Amino acid sequence: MSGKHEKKKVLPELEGAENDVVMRFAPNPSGPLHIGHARAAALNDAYVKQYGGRYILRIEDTDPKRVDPEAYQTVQEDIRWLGLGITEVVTQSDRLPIYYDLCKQLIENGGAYVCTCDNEVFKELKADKTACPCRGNPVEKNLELWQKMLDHTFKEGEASVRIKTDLSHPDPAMRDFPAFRILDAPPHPKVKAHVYPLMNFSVVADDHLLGVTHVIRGKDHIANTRRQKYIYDHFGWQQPVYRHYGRMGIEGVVLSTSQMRAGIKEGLYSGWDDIRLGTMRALARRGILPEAVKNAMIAIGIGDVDISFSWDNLYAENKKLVDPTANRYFFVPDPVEAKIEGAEPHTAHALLHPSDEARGKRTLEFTGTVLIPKAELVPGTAMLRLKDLFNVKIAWNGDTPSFSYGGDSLAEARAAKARIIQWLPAQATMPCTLLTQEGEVKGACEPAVKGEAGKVIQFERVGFVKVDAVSPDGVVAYWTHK
RNA sequence: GCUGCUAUAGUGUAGUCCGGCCAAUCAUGUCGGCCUUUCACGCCGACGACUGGGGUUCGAAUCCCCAUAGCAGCACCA
Repeated sequence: MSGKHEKKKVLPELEGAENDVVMRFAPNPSGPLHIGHARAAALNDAYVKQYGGRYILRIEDTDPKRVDPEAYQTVQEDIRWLGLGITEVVTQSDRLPIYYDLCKQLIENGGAYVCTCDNEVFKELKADKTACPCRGNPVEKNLELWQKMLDHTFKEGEASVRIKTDLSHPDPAMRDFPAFRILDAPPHPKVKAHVYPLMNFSVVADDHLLGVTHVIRGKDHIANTRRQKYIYDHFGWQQPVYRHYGRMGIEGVVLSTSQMRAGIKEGLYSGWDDIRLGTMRALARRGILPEAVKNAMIAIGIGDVDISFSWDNLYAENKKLVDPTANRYFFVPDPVEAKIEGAEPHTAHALLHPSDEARGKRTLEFTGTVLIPKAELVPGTAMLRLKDLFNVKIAWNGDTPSFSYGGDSLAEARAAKARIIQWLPAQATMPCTLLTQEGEVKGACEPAVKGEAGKVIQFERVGFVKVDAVSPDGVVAYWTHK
């Protein structure tokens, strides 16, 4: 159908990925997925599809402060919408015993120790490249302290497990970073616990245990990759291959989960799918297809340079998908009635899709009066053509137009350079509100639009819209793009 | 500040590893034209970039150095 022979964008080869790969998407269940997540989700997905293998969804919920119980559900829904090829789901809070066991092993082989220093004191020692007193404790002592962490002898902040790294490492962030901590509150919504692994530990444990071969993630994790190397080395495990992509600046929508949540609570936003937000559900509501999101993310690729996300490029991807399928209808924004003198009743037949006649036609009965967009009535305009109907002559008495039948000839309309405009029979219309990120446009559309609920259609000469809600007293549609 | 990474048109991207085939790819965007009973789609064309300065070399977008800019990390978050 499309005449474009555009090459499918191919991602660069992944090092060591000849055979099947195992990759993962690892969101934090703190809210619905947004465009930022979509990049990691789509990139990993594309590679698994390219090489074959497994794609693990791993819910990283080891910080009870950052868990929204509802998000377990919403994240899965968003992933289903995106159409990711997830092959298995793992939730970290289910795996605490596994982490505890590995921690014990790590203490036994000398790779970690329990530190009971005051946090501020440790910070100073670290800045000074000096070992804290706990670092020299024998294994037995560490195991004993570890047991005390688990059995509630220690309270929050009184003890933590640290990975032995290089205290003289030039980057202080590398020096004996923490692996487990105690949290007395808040309670975890899914599991009873008070000793939690920190991300760097649980990620290493899971990536290794699940057999993850390649990791694509943002460059904010570069330091974590270096930290995690120490754990891999302590265990004698092999680290996966990493690719860290750059920061993606996204303008025009709200992405911060806390900001979104607060806005919804205050009534500023209607919900997680408010079209001013950058969530997957907001995009869905606006008529953006999941394939378009994935394609746009793959086009961006895995470069480590910081980029700015382009809505234009996303819309272009979406239009490629939506244009061949969207039925066409008339929507008249800001309508005015025009009684057309001298015109016999007509029945207009308009194609549902201009390049697919098989799809059929809609019929519009002209009986004398039509609705046309006010914006078309520029004083001085002598002729307009009502699309699929006939020409209309306009006589101006000052700023007041009067309309009369101007013949059926399209050629005449062309010769007169008359604009071909959308219209509606005044006796058969449906109120329609078009919502855009800037505000709402009131108008009227063809009654047949009510059969398109939930679909993306095109309002001719206006743009693509998603039919959001249909009720006896009207249609609400969301603006998608031109 | 410290540690590290990066720099191609308005935007995204290919080329950079292994210097010549790059007077730099593709997409998007903008503008113009054609087509068209939509200001859509399609087609044609135009516009538009190797951050700056040195160096190496017969030859540099590609290698080296310096400058500048941006970013990441420097949490008992992920």
